[in-house]
Amino acid sequence: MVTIKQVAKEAGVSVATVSRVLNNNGYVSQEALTNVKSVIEKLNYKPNSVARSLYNKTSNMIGLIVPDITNPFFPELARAVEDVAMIYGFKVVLCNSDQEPEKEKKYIDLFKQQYVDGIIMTAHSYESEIYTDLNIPVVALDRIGNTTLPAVVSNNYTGARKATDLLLQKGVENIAHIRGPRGVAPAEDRYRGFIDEVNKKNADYIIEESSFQLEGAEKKAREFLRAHTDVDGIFCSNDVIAVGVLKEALKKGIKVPEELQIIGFDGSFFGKMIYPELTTVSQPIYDMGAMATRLLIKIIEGNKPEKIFYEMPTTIIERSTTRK
Amino acid sequence: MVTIKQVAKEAGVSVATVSRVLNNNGYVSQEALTNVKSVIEKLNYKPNSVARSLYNKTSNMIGLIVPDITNPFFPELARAVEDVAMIYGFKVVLCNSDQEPEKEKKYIDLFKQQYVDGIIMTAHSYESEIYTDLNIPVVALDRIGNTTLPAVVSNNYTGARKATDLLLQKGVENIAHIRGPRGVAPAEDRYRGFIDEVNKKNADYIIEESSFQLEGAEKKAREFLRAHTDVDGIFCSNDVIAVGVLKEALKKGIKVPEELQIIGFDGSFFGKMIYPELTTVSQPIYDMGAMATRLLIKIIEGNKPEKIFYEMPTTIIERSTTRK
DNA sequence: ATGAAAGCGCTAACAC
DNA sequence: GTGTTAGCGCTTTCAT
Repeated sequence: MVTIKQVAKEAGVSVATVSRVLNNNGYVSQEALTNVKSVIEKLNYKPNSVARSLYNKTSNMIGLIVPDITNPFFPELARAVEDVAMIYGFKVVLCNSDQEPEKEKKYIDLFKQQYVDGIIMTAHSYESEIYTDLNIPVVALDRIGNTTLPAVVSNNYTGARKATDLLLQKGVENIAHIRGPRGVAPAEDRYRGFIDEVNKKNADYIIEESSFQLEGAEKKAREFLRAHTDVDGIFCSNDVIAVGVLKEALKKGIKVPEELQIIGFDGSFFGKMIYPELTTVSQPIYDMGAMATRLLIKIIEGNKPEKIFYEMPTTIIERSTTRK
Repeated sequence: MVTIKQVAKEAGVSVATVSRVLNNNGYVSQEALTNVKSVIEKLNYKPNSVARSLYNKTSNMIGLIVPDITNPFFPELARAVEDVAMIYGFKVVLCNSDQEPEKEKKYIDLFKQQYVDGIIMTAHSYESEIYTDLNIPVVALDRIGNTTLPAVVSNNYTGARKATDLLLQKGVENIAHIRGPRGVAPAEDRYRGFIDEVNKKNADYIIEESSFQLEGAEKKAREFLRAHTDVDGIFCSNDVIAVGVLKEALKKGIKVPEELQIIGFDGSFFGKMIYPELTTVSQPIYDMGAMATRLLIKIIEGNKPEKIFYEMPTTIIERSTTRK
């Protein structure tokens, strides 16, 4: 690897001058400038970012932690984060915590040691202390705990109410909600939304709980449909669960949406790749990722953001698992 | 951040001694050892890995580049890589190249500058030179070009022949293959497998080409089904395409598998979450990721691997998009 | 068994 | 304008 020293030598100047042209600050004569630049070109010199980090304590990297990379929601979010980060000259390193607080902590340590400039957490477990004495800007995305961290979420509560209302409007008589895991903020908010709406309408209901992951959801769906044959409308806490329910329903010969109406939550591409296409509460996934990234970068760059908490609107996408 | 100096001071020893206990090499007296250890504990000292990297030129990190994080195949692969890497004490940083050679190069530069210990490439574009003068161990996974890099792939060619054969066995009379993008190795191999098998059987066939991604696949499926109403069996180059075809077929009221049989390739979870469940050529995704990681680590640690090229077996999983 | 000191590649204060 | 040099936090040789 070619170093700044070699460039300096080849160009007949000192390392300081080379450093100046690299960071273009300080005084450099026109000729030194062009000279050094051509040497850099010639030797294909790239400044060593580890050395830079050691001195600067920054890295131009953003750390992104997701809880489950196999849930389509998160890759879509990650794409947005990457896009925006890249525009501002940041690289993003993506880590998968697998919902294990252990791994989450491990990656946070990694980030800290790598001097990442900021962290976006879409992960599971939140013990505020971990973040507050971190001394690195952190933005929470989607899953926020009871922290005071800057955060970007969608309006889970309202979305859930709308979904529940829709089902009821469409003539569902025995409604159910398959909620997500306890302690996961969006799952809780959606649950509350469901409950409030159903109570307002004085409707009876059934609650079941499922993981947000494929296998868990599929299994739970199977059990649920076996146990509750009279349910004719289900609001699922995310698209993964909804897809699982849909599949199991079709497998059992239940007609969707004639006999059973299903609505999911997320609006990930998943719901569009199946038949019938899934009716769902759509979150502005890309915007959420983009917003969180811009917010983070703003904080990194020392600007005070006007707002520290963004709640993005959800919209119902009526596709084919609910009646016309 | 607490540094080695502070630890040394607090423990009343020199930094050299602290360093020795950290790396447990060199002579350290029992009492110095326990003393330093307790101070480390007390101050919650974590060695700065950037500084370490600068000296050691290693980082205990493995870089993983995937071409498309929204294709379920790659997250599944990534999971395996992470699992195995973690066992051996490596962290993995995952980067999404979006199939853009530009980004790929960018991330490789990043890796190089971060002193990653090794790289796993499942990405798209291969210009050998990039890798050969990289001076970092690289293993190609799934998508190999015409390189001499150590590689782990599945037997795409044989898998494709088996898939084609199955379709023909099941009574398909007008067979088609929707191949993946040109220049992508697995797509090419699967294409060759299809062609050879179909020629061997003297069957007529239709070839169409699609991207490996959702939107592209869905659109292509729609066009294809409109244009070729007589086709009664399709071998799709990956599961994403197959899912797209299935969905469009159902949407048009085509009965699967009665009127149209479909077989995919990959064996990602995608195919199990739909109804009817997808018949597919299953790759040992987890094993592939695990194998590639072990191979890479072996090379990193300076051991000569017995083999440098692994071709993993594929198996047909007959589910419900082909006849019984 | 332990410490002093050089050096990994870079930046920035300070001198000229 | 440009060069010298200290120092970022760590590891390792070389003395002792």
